[in-house]
Amino acid sequence: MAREEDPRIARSRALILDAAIEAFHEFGYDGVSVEIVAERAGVAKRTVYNIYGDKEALFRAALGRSIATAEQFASLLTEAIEELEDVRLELPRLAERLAEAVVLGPVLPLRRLLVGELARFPDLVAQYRERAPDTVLRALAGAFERLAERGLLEVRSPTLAAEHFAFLVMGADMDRGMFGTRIEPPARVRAHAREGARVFLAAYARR
Amino acid sequence: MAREEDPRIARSRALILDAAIEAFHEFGYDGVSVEIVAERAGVAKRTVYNIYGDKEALFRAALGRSIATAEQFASLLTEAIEELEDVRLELPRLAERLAEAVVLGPVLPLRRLLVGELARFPDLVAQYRERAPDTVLRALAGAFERLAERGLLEVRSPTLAAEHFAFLVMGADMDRGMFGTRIEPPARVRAHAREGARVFLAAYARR
DNA sequence: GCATTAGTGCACTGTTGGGTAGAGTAGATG
DNA sequence: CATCTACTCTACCCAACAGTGCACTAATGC
Repeated sequence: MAREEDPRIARSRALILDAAIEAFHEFGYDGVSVEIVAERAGVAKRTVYNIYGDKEALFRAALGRSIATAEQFASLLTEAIEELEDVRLELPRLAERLAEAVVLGPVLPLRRLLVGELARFPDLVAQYRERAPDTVLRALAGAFERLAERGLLEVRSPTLAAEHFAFLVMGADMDRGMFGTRIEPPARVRAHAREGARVFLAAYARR
Repeated sequence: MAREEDPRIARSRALILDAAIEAFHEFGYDGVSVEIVAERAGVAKRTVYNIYGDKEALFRAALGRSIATAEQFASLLTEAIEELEDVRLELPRLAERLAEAVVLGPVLPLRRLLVGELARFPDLVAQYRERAPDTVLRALAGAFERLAERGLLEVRSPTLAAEHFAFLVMGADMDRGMFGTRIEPPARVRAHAREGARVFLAAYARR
């Protein structure tokens, strides 16, 4: 029972998954044939079916990995959020990191794909939201509540404050990124993030 | 040359277009067959081809109409924006109208569809952005600049202020709406909009 | 080295869907 | 009323693609 997996399977599985992620992100579920994935993976079509069963399972495996990647980004952010102390000093940098992770990282293509397949795979969309953006928003809300109790911020609703922060910081760039493949210049994204943090503080910091 | 169009054509064209809009919004480009559209329109498949030529043209016609609808919403908003005078009094109501139009109106389904077909129809996406959200953002930026000159607001970059306003007011609800078909309760959307406007004023209004 | 197991190539099935053909019908126009 | 012209129905072609079967080869691991 404790047998190692045949390295041939592991190798094929990995090759196929990488090819599938890339292809699905680029062309969507319907835009990709299993044969194309096999070709890109350098593997026979039959092998794809042997390992993943059918196209839907392959898609779910690919998205599972993409979502896990997004989740990792999210958990790095939540760590940083939970360590927030001096809000005036640290918030701009945190904003930059948030915007970088979402707008410049691999998150945007995933979000585009999920929106496109919402009708077919609503459960995957729900899973993504729970595992990535919602954890970040919860962490932000927790941090803001804590900082409000310390008298550093003036917060009516921590949840709402978290949303305001996130969308001030990267709302516009995220939206542009959803509706265009043209990448926003990183320096601009960071500048927008800092400006967003500044505005957030202007509204929420105790005078 | 100045001949009236045969009413049979006009009728069929309208029936088909309505059915196409509904179907494409629900299932996306690949999810809809021309035969289904014909069926829903109560028309023969052949008639669809006679009038619209091919599936892509049908899709473009349907989206053209959806985009025009969004554009109308946008131009109602720009009118209201250009009449802005007393910002403290009028901004919350404007925020409500903006959020209603985008989150509760027919805009969200269009946005979902556009994101899903971005790879296939980038020109339509660009057209939508130009005709709907960008005009609103430009109007907001213009209004904020004007109000800043009158000393009512403190604005570094009118463009950025416009984005901050828009995303404070409806960023979170718009995002939720993109990733789920479950409709947000209208009262909540309006409340979020007012809160967003309040935060915007807290950051941008001259003390 | 030898049995096992995975991978390959290729031909094949079945289905879906875009698009067409053509003959017949019904409604518009004059 | 007569003539167009659009609409309908059924049947069809063709391409793409999900998924399978099978005989053959090659890597694995004992």
